[in-house]
Amino acid sequence: MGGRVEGMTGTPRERAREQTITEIIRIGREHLAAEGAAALSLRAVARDLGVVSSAVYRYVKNRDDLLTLLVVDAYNDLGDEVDEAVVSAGADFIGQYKALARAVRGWGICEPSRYALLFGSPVPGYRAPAERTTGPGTRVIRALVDIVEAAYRAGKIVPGEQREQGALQPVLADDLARIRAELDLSAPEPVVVRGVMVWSALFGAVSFEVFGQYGENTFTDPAGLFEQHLEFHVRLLGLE
Amino acid sequence: MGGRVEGMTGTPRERAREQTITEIIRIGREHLAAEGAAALSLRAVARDLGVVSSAVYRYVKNRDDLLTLLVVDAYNDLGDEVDEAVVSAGADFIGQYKALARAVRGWGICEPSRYALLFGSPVPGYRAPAERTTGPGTRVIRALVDIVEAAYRAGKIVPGEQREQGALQPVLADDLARIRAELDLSAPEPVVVRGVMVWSALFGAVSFEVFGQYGENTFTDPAGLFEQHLEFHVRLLGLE
DNA sequence: TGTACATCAGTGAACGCGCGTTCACTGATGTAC
DNA sequence: TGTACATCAGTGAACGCGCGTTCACTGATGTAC
Repeated sequence: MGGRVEGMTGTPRERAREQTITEIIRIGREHLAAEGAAALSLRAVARDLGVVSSAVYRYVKNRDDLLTLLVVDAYNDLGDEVDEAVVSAGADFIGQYKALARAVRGWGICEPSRYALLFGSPVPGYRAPAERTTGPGTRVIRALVDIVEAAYRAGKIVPGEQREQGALQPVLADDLARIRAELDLSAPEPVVVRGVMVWSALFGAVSFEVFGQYGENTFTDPAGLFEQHLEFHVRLLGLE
Repeated sequence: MGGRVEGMTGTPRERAREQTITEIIRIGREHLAAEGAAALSLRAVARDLGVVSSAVYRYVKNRDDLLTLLVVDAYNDLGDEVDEAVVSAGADFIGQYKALARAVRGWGICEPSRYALLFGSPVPGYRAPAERTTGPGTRVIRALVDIVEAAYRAGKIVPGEQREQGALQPVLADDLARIRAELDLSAPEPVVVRGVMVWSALFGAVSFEVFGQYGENTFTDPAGLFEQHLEFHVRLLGLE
């Protein structure tokens, strides 16, 4: 969690500053959980920080800036969990994918408000600044792509049926070709596109569960249902 | 849209009342689009209605009640679109599923704030009253289940591989058996579960697009990407 | 090591704003006889 | 058809609340000489 280094770097003042910012983020997380992103208020954070409201402006430019801090913090927290899970899964690609997926689900269930901040409705009036959020925000898909790419190189992805090869829409094929080049992938377009499908299907499954879309008493064992999702994802990816 | 009948039923007073409520819902929709659910305010609605704020309480019990009206209205609007699309698709089950899915996507893109109200982050502090929202809220999944069931009865769903049959987790199998009984389905559990998978995958794909999760310039042709999703869904359902 | 100055965290008051909800009321519309 | 009463929509004031942001300020901590 957190990931912020708290070593003895910098001057005492700098360290105090770092600690205060960490504290602000911690408090912001709590308020997120209690009230949601739209109701996140600098004044409330200041109150919990034990400081007058204007003092927070020493650390945070404005309310949107605080939201950005929380977004980046959440992306990194999720990214850490996912990376760790994948590493712990060993060399088996199916196991790696399942570990990634379970990490996403586990994080989402433990941190529903932060999950909602990242993957739910956009916060009205707030636009995340791409230069600060894109990096952390692409860690999960990056990890997924890495698994698919490694599996492909290891010959562990079954090739699609013949008709699948030619079935890609031309514009989509162009996009995929560009993405392949940018990420320096050797997996061909039909394999990459399966990764995209599974990516959105995975978050669809997690969002349904975290946001309670299945209904109150429809499924008594959400974890079992999720495992079922994973079976389909693995087959869709063609992992073996 | 709307779906509220505006015939000459009831007394003039009753008709005026109906019209005012319709107007309140319309204004609420606009505010939803502009500010999001969390910022929806009775006072602002009253202003746009040209009435003093306390007057709205003649029509709506409180703020949560207004939200419920908007939730039900949105579910029904979406449900109407989906039903209409499926009916227009004719007898082909693949076409019916694609029509359903395209209707969901089209509605989500046209009405992102209402889509977010239904399928995005829960509104903090608000709980939809089940007795008013469950009916309208299950129309899409109901339509999907109907397609799957009809296709199964028509022998248009390819049976899964043998190992798939026994692969269901026991608790999940129990849930599915109960759902089958409740909905009086003849399609067996392994077919029903595919419907659930596709259901969440579909909303995952639409949410990614509506909420901008793919990133700014990743895919130049979202509609083409969505068609690709549909191909996978159709194969996952085993429709033919 | 000691002093003068600069930096910075935090204060407290203020600006102007919006919110949900209650309450006693006025005046128009509807209903029963 | 006419009158007396009931119902209901809408008013306006009030309660108590919270918000983001600015600004001139105090006093402590750090730095250069």
